[in-house]
Amino acid sequence: MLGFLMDGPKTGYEIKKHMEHSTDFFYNTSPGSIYPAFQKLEKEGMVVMDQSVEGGRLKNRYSITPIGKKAFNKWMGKKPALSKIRDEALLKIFFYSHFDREKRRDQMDKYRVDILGRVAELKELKKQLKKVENNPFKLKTLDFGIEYYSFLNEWIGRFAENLK
Amino acid sequence: MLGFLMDGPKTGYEIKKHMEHSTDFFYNTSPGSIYPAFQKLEKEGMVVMDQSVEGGRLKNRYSITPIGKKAFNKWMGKKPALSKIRDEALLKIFFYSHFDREKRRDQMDKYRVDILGRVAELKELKKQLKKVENNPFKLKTLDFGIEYYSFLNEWIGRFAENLK
DNA sequence: ACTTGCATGTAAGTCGTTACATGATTGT
DNA sequence: ACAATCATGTAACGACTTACATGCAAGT
Repeated sequence: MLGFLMDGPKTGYEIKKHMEHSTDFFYNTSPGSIYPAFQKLEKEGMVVMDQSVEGGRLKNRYSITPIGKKAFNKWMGKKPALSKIRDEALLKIFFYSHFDREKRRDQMDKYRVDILGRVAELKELKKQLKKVENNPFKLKTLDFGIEYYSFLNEWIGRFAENLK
Repeated sequence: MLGFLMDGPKTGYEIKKHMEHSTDFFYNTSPGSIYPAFQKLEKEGMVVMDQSVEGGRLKNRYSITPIGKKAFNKWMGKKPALSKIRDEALLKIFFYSHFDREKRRDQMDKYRVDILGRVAELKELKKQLKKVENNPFKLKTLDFGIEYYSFLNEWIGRFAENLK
């Protein structure tokens, strides 16, 4: 959230929209997390709220403070932690010896349909984001998503092939 | 946990060890989760406990019941959900325009050291697992881990290269 | 009239970790 | 003697989701 505020003040709703249009496939957060988080950040002096009415709608728009910027920079400077994969499909494959032989192939094929749907979604998202965003890093992460899900599709494809 | 019990009765400690030697890089669970989970599964009739003393040590060993097997099979039959990537490095890259230009390259290089360490770890794990495990699926998931982290290393490598 | 989107928030519950707490056995 | 490993568990906490609750504005 602090990162998003680095690009300028935003309401919780706006942050949610930004996530949906850029970080959705690797990070997204429900409204039930965003609003309480802003309240907590405000208490800690990381953000300040500006309340206004625009077009008859109440907007609680938050800006990052110097304290918030310091916290953001500290977080940015830390080496990223290696993440686990935590893919449900992998866990199922792990137990495939206890799953009906005839169902394995079908399950993988159906899973691949979803993966390819995600790839198409991300390609469309990139096309849309390109129009409004010229920050190369925000597009780079989308590229990663496209390449990762393509890799996953190919791996599962080869795996399903060997299942025959 | 039900999946692990499909290969035979196990104590919580044994499940933990099995996870460390095979699913660690995509699924692992702390003792603080395993023991309460067994108690819950027992209440639900999914598992039964056999208490014994072996070599002066108390062992609460759990077996899967027909009810548990049914639940496991039902879970196995469901199409796996597409998972999010949730990699901290990706989130940092997303905000790289707000991070010191000179620090970016260094951060990525350090991250890659960890990734390559993980690849080496998984290759060693596979070598060890091959000796005791002839279930092809349990080795296949390890292969995925090796290939995924190699892909990640290459992607980050290309990205870091362009950072110059 | 009705639906979708904008906009904010609370409450309950799930999932999982870390820290704490205990104690025996095995290897050096 | 000491450390590592075996072995089981509880308590506190953190992160996050889903469901609930409200209400206005804009488009069809």
